[in-house]
Amino acid sequence: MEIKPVQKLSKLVVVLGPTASGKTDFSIELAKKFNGEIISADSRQIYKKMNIGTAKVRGAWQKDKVTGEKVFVYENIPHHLVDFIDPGDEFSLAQFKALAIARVNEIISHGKLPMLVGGTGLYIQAVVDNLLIPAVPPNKKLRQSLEEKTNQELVELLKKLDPVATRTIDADNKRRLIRALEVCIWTGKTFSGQQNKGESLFECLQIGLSVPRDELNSRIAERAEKMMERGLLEEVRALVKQRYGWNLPSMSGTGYKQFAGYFKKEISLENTVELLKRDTRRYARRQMTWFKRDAKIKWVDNVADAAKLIMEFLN
RNA sequence: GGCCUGGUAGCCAAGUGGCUAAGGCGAGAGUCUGCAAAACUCUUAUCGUGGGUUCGAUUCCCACCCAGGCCU
Repeated sequence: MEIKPVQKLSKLVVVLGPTASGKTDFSIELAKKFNGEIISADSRQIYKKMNIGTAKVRGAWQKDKVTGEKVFVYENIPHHLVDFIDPGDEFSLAQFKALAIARVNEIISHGKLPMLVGGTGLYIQAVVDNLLIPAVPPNKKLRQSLEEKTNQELVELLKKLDPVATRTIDADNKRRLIRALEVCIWTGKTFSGQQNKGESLFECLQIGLSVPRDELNSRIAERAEKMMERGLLEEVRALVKQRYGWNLPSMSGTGYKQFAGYFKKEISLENTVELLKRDTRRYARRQMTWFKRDAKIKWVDNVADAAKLIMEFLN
């Protein structure tokens, strides 16, 4: 029997939680305490020109004294994978995973503690569980032609190519059906058979920042008002002027898509803000649904407890 | 005291003499591997109370209670 040498995995701290839970301040405090650098796991803060609506840290690009590379810095803490994609460009899970892993390794090589911080559950899972994502890039032509079919037709097709996938993908979820078909057609293998996990890349400590639902809701409301005070309307107007369309991934996120009706003169600004609050609440709920599945997450409600966990984890 | 209008889920609200009483909000549960702050699924009412008419009433009639409005 062959005994594999037990390789010590590098340690990665993950801080997650629903939107508006206070992850930003929380993680910065921890980063300061543990000499950490933050890698954002947030599918919206990646975009440039989208600062207020994504609640991006108000940092700035600086040249790193040592490496000479440009880094986004806030409160003296480097924030990676933030503010680097044009809102008109596409970005994907696979790209995120690759970039995030690279950053973790870099940070470790500098002798600092990598901290993956964010609320995009799938992004976090991709890194933590090393999801092996089918290497099938989006195929626009194929997607377009599939788009024309009805959901029923797509389901029928998928039943032939990958009956197992039919069980987990909702028959009404066109986007998912198309992706599954795309993978099947491109690889000639089933989509469901390619959803695997690799061996762990890092030893991870996942800390969840828990906030009671009521409190979270009032924080969400407050935050929406603050965003408006900081000029969210102007930020969105600027994006619209630059011809970023409402159906772009960047523009279809909470904080932006709610303004579509306003700019089409269909609803008032007041109602827009209400929509923003509502959709943010719903989003937070969905995030919690996602996080609940992962029993490895250790939930805390204050920095001291989190620090304790990290201390134990690092020893 | 009289007249009018209305009483449908936690809230707003449609509707019909008879298939399982729209929809929205709120709430809850869930799915999730290259758009994930996205996309999608499910749950949440015997129609104010008591009678009557009818094969059958949430819908028609009567009484009562409640709310709002008007009148004296």
